[in-house]
Amino acid sequence: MSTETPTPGRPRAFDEQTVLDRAAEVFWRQGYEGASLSSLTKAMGINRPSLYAAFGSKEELFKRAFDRYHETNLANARAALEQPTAYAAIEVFLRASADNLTAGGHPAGCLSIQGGLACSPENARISEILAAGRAATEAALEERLSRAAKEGDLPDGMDSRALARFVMALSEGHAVHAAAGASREDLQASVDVAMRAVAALRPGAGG
Amino acid sequence: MSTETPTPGRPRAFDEQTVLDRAAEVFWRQGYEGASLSSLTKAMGINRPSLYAAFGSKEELFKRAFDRYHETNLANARAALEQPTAYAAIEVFLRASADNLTAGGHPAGCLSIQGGLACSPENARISEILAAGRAATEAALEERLSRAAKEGDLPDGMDSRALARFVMALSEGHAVHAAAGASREDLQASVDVAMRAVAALRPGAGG
DNA sequence: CACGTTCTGTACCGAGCGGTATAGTCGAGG
DNA sequence: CCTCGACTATACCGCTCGGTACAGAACGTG
Repeated sequence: MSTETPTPGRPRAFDEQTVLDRAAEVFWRQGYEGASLSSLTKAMGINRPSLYAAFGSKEELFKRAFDRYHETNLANARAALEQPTAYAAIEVFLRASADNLTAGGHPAGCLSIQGGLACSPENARISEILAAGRAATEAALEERLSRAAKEGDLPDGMDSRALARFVMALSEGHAVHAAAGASREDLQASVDVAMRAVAALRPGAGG
Repeated sequence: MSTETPTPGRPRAFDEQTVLDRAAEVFWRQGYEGASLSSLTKAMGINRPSLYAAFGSKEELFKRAFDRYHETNLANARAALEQPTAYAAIEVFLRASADNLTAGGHPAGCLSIQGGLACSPENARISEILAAGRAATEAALEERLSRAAKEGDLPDGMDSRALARFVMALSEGHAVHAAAGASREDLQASVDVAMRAVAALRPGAGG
């Protein structure tokens, strides 16, 4: 990142990253199709032509905003997975996820799901982009658990892909709950149950 | 239900339940806000004024369609829960759910989630209606598991509300996966993992 | 301080939205 | 068989949608 690009002409009155975060919040709260240009520009604090000059279209704006959101989320997930055992990695992943889903400073739940699970045919790309983001997170999980399997840190015959899918699905379900108003404690209690159950998957346990 | 209501005037050219099912499919595939009146009437095979005469508004149409969908789903869930043990009830619930989420004859996934997790403020009621539907299913689960707890069919100290939330969240996550194209086998493999883990919650096990 | 360039703000575009007025159609009762 | 009443079909309503033309404002450069 160069600190100072020599731009001719009038400089921008807004910070691109800042307005992208504001846009992400609107998409998050209202979904892609529920987020009108008016509500977006209002929340971003810029006018329509500025938005189009900077981002090109509503869809491109969404992609940019989601990319930013997703990179952060994926980094958080990878960080959570840096635990010495598969059990600990799963627990930290689920607990951090539950915290994030109900944290202040942004809407409840998860943009990857609220953004637009189902869209009209002309916006089908949006659903695909979100699905690809979720798949990337699941792939990171699987990678970690696959390593655990090689290290003997999972029971023999354990399908690490299926285990990753199980953990990811639980986290997505928590996102659905969070979007409907579930509290941090609600979700953590569900994680308690999950971990009590997942303990059976430790290599030592009689799984 | 009276079999024959003596209606004066011209009789309807469509069956109400049939067109409600068609409408549900469109909402399911495209979400409430992504489902336009044009796509709805086209799929339902009726004209706009017929739709409005019969159902009043797009929102009322959605409520009627969703009620029908939800009643069936809830009945299926209750039937699945009629198993002698909590473990079996959870397994049948999750397996039937995974089957339904990927069954032919209707869109993949679950209307309760795809219909509109996040909507624009003027359609916020839609999200609430869907959330209430999901909560009803979770309540049925909890009721069954709470009974199991009383029967000594769950480990002491097991929080049946949290367990119900855990099972429901997993099922919702499977719905998200199904909406993105996961296969029946993908979901059943996740259920395999879940059941292997949940076995630890059997009263006999050292949970 | 005039210039070229880029941004900002207003005002607007065609299209599609959810919803409806109106006229014609069809079946039942007198 | 005629009339009444609810249904169907066309054509339309005001409104908001995503997107843009254009004029003015603000910066770096000569």
